[in-house]
Amino acid sequence: MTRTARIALNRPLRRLFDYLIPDDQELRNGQRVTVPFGRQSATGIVVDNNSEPPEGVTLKPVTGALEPWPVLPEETFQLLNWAASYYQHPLGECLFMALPPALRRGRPAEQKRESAWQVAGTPADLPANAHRQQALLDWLGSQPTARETSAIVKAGFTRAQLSALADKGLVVETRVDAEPVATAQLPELSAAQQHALDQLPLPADGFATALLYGITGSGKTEIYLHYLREFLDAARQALVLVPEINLTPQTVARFRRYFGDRVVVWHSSLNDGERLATWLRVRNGEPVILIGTRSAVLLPFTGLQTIIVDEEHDSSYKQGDGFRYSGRDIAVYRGHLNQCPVILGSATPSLESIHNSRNGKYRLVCLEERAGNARLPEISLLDIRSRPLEGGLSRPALQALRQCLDRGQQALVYVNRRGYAPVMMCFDCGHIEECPRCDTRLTYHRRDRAMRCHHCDFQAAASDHCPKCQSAAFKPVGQGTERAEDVLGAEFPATPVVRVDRDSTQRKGSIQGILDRVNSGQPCILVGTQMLAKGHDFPNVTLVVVVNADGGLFSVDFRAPEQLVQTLLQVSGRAGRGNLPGRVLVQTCHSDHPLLQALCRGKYLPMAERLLAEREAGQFPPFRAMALLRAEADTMENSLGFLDGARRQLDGSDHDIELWGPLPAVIARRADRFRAQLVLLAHSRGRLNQVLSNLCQQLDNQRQPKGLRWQVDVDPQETA
DNA sequence: AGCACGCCGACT
DNA sequence: GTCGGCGTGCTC
Repeated sequence: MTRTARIALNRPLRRLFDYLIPDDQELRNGQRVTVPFGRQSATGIVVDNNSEPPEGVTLKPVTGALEPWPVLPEETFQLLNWAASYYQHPLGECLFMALPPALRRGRPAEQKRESAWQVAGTPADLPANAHRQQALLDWLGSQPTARETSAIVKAGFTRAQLSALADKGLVVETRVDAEPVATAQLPELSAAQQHALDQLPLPADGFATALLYGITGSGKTEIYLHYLREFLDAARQALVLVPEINLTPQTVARFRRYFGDRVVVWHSSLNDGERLATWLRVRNGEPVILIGTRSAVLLPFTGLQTIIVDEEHDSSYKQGDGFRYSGRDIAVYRGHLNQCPVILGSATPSLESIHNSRNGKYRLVCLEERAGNARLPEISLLDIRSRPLEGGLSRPALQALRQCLDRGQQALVYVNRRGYAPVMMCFDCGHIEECPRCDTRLTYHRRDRAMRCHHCDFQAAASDHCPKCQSAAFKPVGQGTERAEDVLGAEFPATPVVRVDRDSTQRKGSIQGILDRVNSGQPCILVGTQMLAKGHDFPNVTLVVVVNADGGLFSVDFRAPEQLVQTLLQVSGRAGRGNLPGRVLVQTCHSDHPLLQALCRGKYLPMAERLLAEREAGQFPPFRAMALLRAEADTMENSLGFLDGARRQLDGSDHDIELWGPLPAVIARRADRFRAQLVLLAHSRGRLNQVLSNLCQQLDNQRQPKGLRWQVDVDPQETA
């Protein structure tokens, strides 16, 4: 009886390969195997250990299993299978995405645990000429604990000296166990926080999703901490997803204070060794509380009891290249598979989640009171039409800043663009500096006298004169963080102005040092982009100035209004978090715009309801399922031609599917590639999925013009 | 994705 | 006469 197995490989192929199973081999789904592939050998994952052999193909046998147990446990395996079909991504790539790099490359699933050494009890008896060995022995003896080999080498000894001592039995190998961290008492919850906590679903209830709507500064993290303390079993695992920007040492330290070394982290800057070590701890079922970014949702938990998604609206949960999945949505499906509760927290929940709380899929838990003495700041609009501006700041805004600083408090100025100015323009000939490779303007970066494209890596030296007509009337137009920093520095020479954006934090190391300085409490002005808006706690900031709120008001993207409101409320939420009341000034040219008017009332849910009503009127998500077929090529003709072909294949195939386009992307040319897209909308998610699946199969089998790349984006974040 | 096989220009 | 450009085709 010959048995065959279906194997997924880490290749961008929407297909699987069949192999014979040797008689003496037992294979389980989710297990890693080595297989011959073409004339090379590859690492694969068993997807079906009892498959029907295909006809007319001579099968090769599996070379062997890499380990006798499945690297992907049952639920993780199911989760990835679901995700691959939901997002139309090749299964092999999805499965391998859940492995640390070492295991993807076929390395053994074990941690090379580094040996540590300490002096043996036996009295030292060394030859008189073994000076270095004696020195090493003395050094080790002087250390408080056993030391790792790497630390010994770093201290100036060699491996040879160490092994000589080991051979003589003068040093012994031990393991260094992590020192248990003393766990502190949790601070008491307020009545409002306690009330919210009481409404959250418990692990004992199985799968349930709660939307924890807690206004900025209401203390959601404390609720998470209490929830885990009260309801997470000592032997089970918890997953806490956070946006990349919120995974600061401070956040982790806060969890460690109460849960000690149960807390482990997962984020993009771990190295391969750390990745493997953490991955193995999770796979071994260690009772960790894992704090991680998006990809942590794919880790091989075996005892998951609780999932928390903090800032669930954050767009960084659905980003990245290749496998475009929503960490939040996968987390919810994972809760369903694991039969455990999922808590989605936000001060500005996504319209999707609000919709799900209205239709009963999620339980809405509200926390509309700030923790401690803090109150929500008062938001007011400042119409800047025909007002004189000083580097984008109006007189009343500067006045408010001065008053704030005079009171010894701190202020935050939010500018939505980095650099000095988003455009350089000649006031004689009208020339505007553009990127030679993209349909974009170059941003002027004054600090390093550079013109940069924010959409590709193009960069050129800035010049004082118009490159077209040599006129000296070549000037920056519009506001960037650098310019705001300069203007505020000149206006308030006695006050430190701290700029926080991608450029300033890259140069000065982490954002944390900057923030620590701010939180030492002296009066200062923070100038920054989105980075400042998210999740930080600045107790002394009492004034927030939004330099220009109008960017998202008239965008073509259907999510733009939602994102505008979320960003403005999040940045407003930085004011008045301590004992002092806060105030927010929003500069705009459209103070009569209903969205901004509503913002001033400060209530998110009514605004979200209105935006949802607009989505419903236009039958946008979440009222229909949406997917995008994107294409990019060396010419726009090729991109549009490909999408036209796709559209012809789809037309009339299903009455529920509505097609828009194909249309060139808003930034049609990017890094000399021409981009376009076709929008698909359907009332039935199932039908859409079916249609997409068929389409991908057909497109895979057609040959496309040279240089054409295409991808499907299910539940796209932006349609621009 | 790899990695082959395969058919046309500048070199020992 | 060969080395090598990357175009297309296949991998159970």
